[in-house]
Amino acid sequence: MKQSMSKMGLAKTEIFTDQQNRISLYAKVFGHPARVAILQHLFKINTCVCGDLVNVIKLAQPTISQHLKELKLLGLIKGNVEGTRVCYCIHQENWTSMKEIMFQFLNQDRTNKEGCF
Amino acid sequence: MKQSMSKMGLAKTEIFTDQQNRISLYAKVFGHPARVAILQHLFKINTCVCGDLVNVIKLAQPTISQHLKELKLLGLIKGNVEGTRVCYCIHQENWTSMKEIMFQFLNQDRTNKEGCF
DNA sequence: AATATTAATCGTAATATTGCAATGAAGCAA
DNA sequence: TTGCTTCATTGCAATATTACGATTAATATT
Repeated sequence: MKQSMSKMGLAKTEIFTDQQNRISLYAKVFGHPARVAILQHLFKINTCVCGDLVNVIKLAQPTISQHLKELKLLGLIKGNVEGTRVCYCIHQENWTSMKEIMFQFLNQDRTNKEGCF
Repeated sequence: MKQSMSKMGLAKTEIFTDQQNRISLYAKVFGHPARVAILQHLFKINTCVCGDLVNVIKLAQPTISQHLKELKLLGLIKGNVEGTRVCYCIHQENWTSMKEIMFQFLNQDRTNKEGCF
């Protein structure tokens, strides 16, 4: 039987739990070194930076802007317009709730420590 | 000036630190709900499972096999051939070292709690 | 040997991601 | 106003990812 031929190349999120999908969504946004670097820089330079990220990270301005958009979409950062500049910073509350979800996943442990070999 | 026109669509890993690239590689593998589900099942059913994953997760056998391959490539799981079956389980040591790297990233905190707004 | 079972691999289709040049929008400065 | 700065958006090119049917390889079973 043929596949539905409409959603190829797309993750079948409907067959997974909300928790599994949430974990993978957070993980996915961390799945690019530029976004990791952006977040690390925002943690380091607490006071919100923006155009600076383009200087710190050697990627073109539209590329940085796009990564920032994805981080904002997931709620991990906030952006504040200040004149012609936009000042970004970590969204502390959302970062904390994200951590809880990820920790629960990463801290899983096997009840029986016997491996398969 | 034009881009090099050879590596379009590829992450520019060379401009990031090893740590940033490592974090993103681990995150990327968690960036699909099927792999999250596989890992959760391996933690739950300690004794290695394999073809069972195809029944538990509603994806075709080649798809599961492909996801297992990626998890194995990163060293997060081990596969043991037992006759016609292959028995998978969590690679405890590597899982632990992965956790350390991810925890360091997720546990970052701002020195100054003042947000940008 | 012949068949069945299990899982990996190959090939392919469709969508997603990455990156940037060009452009647009909004505020500031002269 | 005219320009300048800063950032977002658009459009596009190239690669990556996801999923599965078909096939292959290896071992069991009969």
